[in-house]
Amino acid sequence: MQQRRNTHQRQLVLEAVQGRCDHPTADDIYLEVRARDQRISRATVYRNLHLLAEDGQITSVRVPGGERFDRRRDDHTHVVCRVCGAVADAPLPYLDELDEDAARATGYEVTSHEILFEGICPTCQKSLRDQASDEGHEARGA
Amino acid sequence: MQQRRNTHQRQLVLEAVQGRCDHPTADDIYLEVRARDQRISRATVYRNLHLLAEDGQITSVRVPGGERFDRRRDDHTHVVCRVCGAVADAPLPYLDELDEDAARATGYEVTSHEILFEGICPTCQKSLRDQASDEGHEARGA
DNA sequence: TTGTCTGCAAAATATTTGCAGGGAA
DNA sequence: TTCCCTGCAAATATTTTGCAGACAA
Repeated sequence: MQQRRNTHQRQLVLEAVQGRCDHPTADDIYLEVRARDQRISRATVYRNLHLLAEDGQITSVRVPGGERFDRRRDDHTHVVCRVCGAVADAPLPYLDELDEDAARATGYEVTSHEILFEGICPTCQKSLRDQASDEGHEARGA
Repeated sequence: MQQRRNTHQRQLVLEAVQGRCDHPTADDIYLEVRARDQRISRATVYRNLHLLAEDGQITSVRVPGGERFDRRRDDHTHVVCRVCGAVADAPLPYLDELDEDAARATGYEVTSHEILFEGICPTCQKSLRDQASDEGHEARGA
């Protein structure tokens, strides 16, 4: 890890990520930090998010639509809702043997993997059910 | 699948993706198609890539740095090189049971997953070795 | 004829960078 | 004092969208 200075801004960014259990975007964090200190710029938030991720103090999660951040530091997987984009942790064990299999199959030197599940979150499941039932009423009414 | 018209442009985009075994970006395809027909616009290429992916004629692969496209249509995983960004297929079997595990653990209705391995491709492994040995020479020389 | 598709240009996003001054160590 | 870090603004990079005309069916 490179020489890092412990700045007020970096501290705020770290606290903002650690304070959330959803998986915020860089901009979510910017807004949060911004509410605490009006003078912090977007560039600083982006820079610090990446520095913190590089140092392993937070984790960067790549999902369709962009990058999210995670206060958890242990290896785990994620599920993303294909309706609303919500991201949740999926506490499955890390499968070391997959890395070996992939290395054997590709010739790459494999250091890690990420598993991203896609599906529909409980909230959207409910909305879809309600919507379907509304449409049912309309169809019968019309 | 929605009503689709079989346009010249769409055909060119499809052929461009199918003609490559690396995993091109949207812009790679644009350049390729462009070489065959000077009048095709970027917007058309982007639109068609997404339509083709939606229809399942090609696959969209999300990796750090953006979206890539894949001529393969079957479920499989990918490895991305963290040095040069090259993407390769990792022919591992699809693990259905993971989806069930994730659904149980999260309450999401899980429809699929994607596994992305990270590592270093054979070419970059070699470059790094050569570079290391060069530095060794310099160090000894200096 | 109908309605999808296209090219163009502008717009919308998302993220990064140059730079001069500021502040942690 | 050193040099990493910051805010600002401009620059990038990537993808999307409005629109009028083109063309497949």
